[in-house]
Amino acid sequence: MELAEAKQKFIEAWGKLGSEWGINRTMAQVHALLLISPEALTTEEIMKDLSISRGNANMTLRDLIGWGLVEKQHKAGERKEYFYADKDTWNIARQVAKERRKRELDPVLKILDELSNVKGDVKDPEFATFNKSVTDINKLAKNVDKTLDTMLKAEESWFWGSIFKMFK
Amino acid sequence: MELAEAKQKFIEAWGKLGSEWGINRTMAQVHALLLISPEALTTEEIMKDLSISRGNANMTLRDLIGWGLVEKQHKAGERKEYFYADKDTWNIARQVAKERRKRELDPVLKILDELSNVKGDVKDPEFATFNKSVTDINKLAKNVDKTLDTMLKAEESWFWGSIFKMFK
DNA sequence: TTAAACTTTCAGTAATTATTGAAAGTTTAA
DNA sequence: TTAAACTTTCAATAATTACTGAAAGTTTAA
Repeated sequence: MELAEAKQKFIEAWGKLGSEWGINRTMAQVHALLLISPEALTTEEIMKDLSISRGNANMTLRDLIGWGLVEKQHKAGERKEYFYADKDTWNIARQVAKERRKRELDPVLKILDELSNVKGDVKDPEFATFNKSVTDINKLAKNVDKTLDTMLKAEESWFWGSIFKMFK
Repeated sequence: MELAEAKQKFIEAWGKLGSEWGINRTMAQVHALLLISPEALTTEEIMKDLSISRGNANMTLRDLIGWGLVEKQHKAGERKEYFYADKDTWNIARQVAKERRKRELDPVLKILDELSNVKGDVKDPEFATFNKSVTDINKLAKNVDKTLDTMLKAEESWFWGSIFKMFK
């Protein structure tokens, strides 16, 4: 396979995976493009490579910066802004985990805590079932939360080392 | 908070979380409704409770069955079909992990393996960066895959016990 | 200053995804 | 059989989400 074709495939696959996980496809594709670019790229280059408009490129890049995955760079003597993606896969995974936890898991945990505290008649099957499901999901979510917390602080090799030692 | 209100909140929260993670909001809501219902429900009841059409209810329930989260039940002497959701949170988590792995992770792993094997000139920064990113992501994805594999086979208490022992 | 080079915004539009509802299909029991 | 009770399908439509492109905004250097 040619490098050019392989790049294309990678960008497509990353975009597809992103969209399946609730991440805008274009955003995932821009990220993919930057991940395989040794040099920082300009808005112009990204627009051209992915055939997207200036507005789209601008907003997508801003989002990627908001996710902590991309940074702006400036080159001496140039007006243009350059965009560069962190290439460290473990950093990327942690960054995504961190943001999604903050944006999605935390709010849900808050609601689940509230709902776990709703009082009712344990003899009422309606209440009993509600209470059990909510409480159980809350426990699971808290476990996930704690695990993410550890992951966020961990070194990659230590993390996987421990995981696989545990599973041996 | 009233039980009725709490139920409503739970259904909303579950729907929102689902949609943020690439799962159709209605499907997540139907699942939520069934999770807090002690008894199996009919299509009719689900339509009414969530104000959705018959077609939508039917397709959504079929999807939920496809995900292994809901089962059809029949009551003696009745024509109607009843739908019942597994209430075991750990089963649910495993089932979702299993399906998403099959549907999304596996195909991506296949592509990453292919792309990891693309040959090129290591002196070419374009190739070197592509190769490093793809190889690193492939390694991470494989670790996730192995971990899921263990999780799918594990008992809940053992799983979290090991996780938290490891993080101590 | 000012005008060229560049970035940001956002109303309008396009593309995608989800939903409806009525018709077609199926099953059951009399 | 047949007709009532129920389920499934899917074309049409609605709702949501993403994208465009041109105008407005900003920065820089002469």
